[in-house]
Amino acid sequence: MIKDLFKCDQHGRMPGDQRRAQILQSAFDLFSQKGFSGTTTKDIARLSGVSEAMVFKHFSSKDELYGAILEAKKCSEGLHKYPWESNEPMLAAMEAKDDLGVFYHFGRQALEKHQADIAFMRLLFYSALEEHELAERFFGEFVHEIYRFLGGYIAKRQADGAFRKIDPRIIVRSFLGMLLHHSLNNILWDTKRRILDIDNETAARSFAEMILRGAAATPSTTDNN
Amino acid sequence: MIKDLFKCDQHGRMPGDQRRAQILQSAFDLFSQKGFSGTTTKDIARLSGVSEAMVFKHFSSKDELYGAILEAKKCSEGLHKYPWESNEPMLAAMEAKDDLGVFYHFGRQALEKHQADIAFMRLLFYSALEEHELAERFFGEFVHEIYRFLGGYIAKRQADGAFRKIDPRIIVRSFLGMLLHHSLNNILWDTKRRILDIDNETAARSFAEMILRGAAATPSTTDNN
DNA sequence: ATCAGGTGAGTAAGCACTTACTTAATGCAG
DNA sequence: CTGCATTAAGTAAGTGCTTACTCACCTGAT
Repeated sequence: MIKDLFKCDQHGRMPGDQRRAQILQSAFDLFSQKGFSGTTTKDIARLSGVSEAMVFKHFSSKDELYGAILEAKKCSEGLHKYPWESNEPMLAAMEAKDDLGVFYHFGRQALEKHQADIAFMRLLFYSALEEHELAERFFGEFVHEIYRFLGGYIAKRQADGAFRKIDPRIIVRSFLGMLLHHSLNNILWDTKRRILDIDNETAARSFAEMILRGAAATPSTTDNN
Repeated sequence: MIKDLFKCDQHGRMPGDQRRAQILQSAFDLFSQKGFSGTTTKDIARLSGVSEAMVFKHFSSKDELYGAILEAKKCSEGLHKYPWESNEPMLAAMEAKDDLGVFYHFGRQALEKHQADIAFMRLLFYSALEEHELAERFFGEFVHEIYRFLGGYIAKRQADGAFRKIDPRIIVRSFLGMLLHHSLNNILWDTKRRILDIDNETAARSFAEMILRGAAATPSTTDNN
């Protein structure tokens, strides 16, 4: 019998916090696959390789378990890292007022992140539909900050006369729409890429060009290579 | 006690097919609010004002009830009607090669439809996450047809030299992304319109302008009023 | 009298969650 | 190193309740 396979089905004893983390991971996987009410505590226990009682030794209720996922995810990679943090190319492009570079590197990082964390995206969608607090907090903090940041840059470039004078938030919404809708297609609706199969680099470049021409004041042809 | 309130809680007898339709409507409302596994057959019965047994007299199982919703919705308004059917202004704009008009009227109709049928949109999302067949069929037929139609128009206008020579599907994806993402914000994430509060007319016009400038070959300023 | 519309009171399985208990690692005094 | 108390990791077998679904039985209009 194989032990220590990946993470599940470890029959032996395990330090408390390690098992706790494992249960958390199992719950995350299942909630993101089947939603909150579609997942049973028995499923979570089975995937963790322990009895149901252990789940309730670590988390007092199914609800608390859900809440703990959010905390764990928030403190780990992803959530607290905005698409411009540790995105040197984008920050450099902002410095240089290279608008195409800004949008391209922002979009590229976003698409890459979506693709790398499909389970989290699904969880986010479930929580939005099920009206758990995760969604509200995420969109109230994270998304709001994105609008502030990107919108701020656009406003500055409008002052420079580089962009048309329309509500920057509409430009942000358009651009995020392209990115998120594209990821949604790949994750949810057209996982086989039957309608459109392009890599993240092509997508980010196309969307960046589109939004830039769409929002630019001077009808520049943005002839970068 | 109030009887005959809206549609629910009708205590008296009712013709079979009428009651059936009512149960269907209750199930639709509840599934779209709480998802398939989040809704109980008891809830459905209560909302319909009948006993649970009646639900199973009309539908042999909860699954079949879900399936019947799809059939009913498909045959009724909405699903089989593409955003260009009974959209004379858009068809006229196509005839006149008024690109801005085409995108504007398409977008406007789409946004209006999303807003009018929030419950259906939610159901569609739930079914995409839960991987019921509804989502697959919808996106396989409806969405595919939209790409064909809009993409076809764009290809024709590219031949005219009006649009840049990029994959028309990327333009369609960008445009649908703006529209759907905007609706998603309004329906799911920012129902209070705290980030951006614009009416459908403004949104459709902004998105249409954006996509047109983004995709146009000649950097025209599209000075329509 | 018929029969479609409608029900109360089930059933077996499944649910979140608990209790009473066993097992294995870790000290630490002699 | 032994022997034993302590404690954390773990479970089998429940608890009461809910679930999807059934069945024997009404009821009232034609």
